[in-house]
Amino acid sequence: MSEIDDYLSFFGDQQEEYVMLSPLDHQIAEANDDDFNQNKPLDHKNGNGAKGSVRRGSSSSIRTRVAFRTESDIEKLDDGYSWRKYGKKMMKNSPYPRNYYRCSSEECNVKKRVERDREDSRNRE
DNA sequence: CGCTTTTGACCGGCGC
DNA sequence: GCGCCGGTCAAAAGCG
Repeated sequence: MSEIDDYLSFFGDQQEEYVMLSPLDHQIAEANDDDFNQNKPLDHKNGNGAKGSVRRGSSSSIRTRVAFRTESDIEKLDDGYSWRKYGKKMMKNSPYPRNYYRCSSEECNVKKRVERDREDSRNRE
């Protein structure tokens, strides 16, 4: 899985990664997917919600989103970074849950979603 | 002991 | 306005 390393090597500061665990093997889906194109600055809200979330400077999107598919039995891929899971959601579209990860170091603002393709036969959670 | 995972609740946006 | 939906928080449990 050297392709994954390639992706992560250009992770800088405020990036997001979207991993789809799929039966197809090692296929890059799309970077900067339209679906992720919602660059709303998330502010500090009181209580829950988008507390302490990432926001970029001012104008255009500096944030880079990366999406790719990979074949894997497990969702914890060792890519050299340490991730802390902060959420899990059942999606309407998929029988599998989507997991939300965050880079565990304080200076690292990288976020990551891992989701399993509905067509993936291997059952896991 | 300090960290991560787990899990339900909460929040905001959008559609009805 | 209400309820669904996707994303996040936070407290407690789990693990090395």
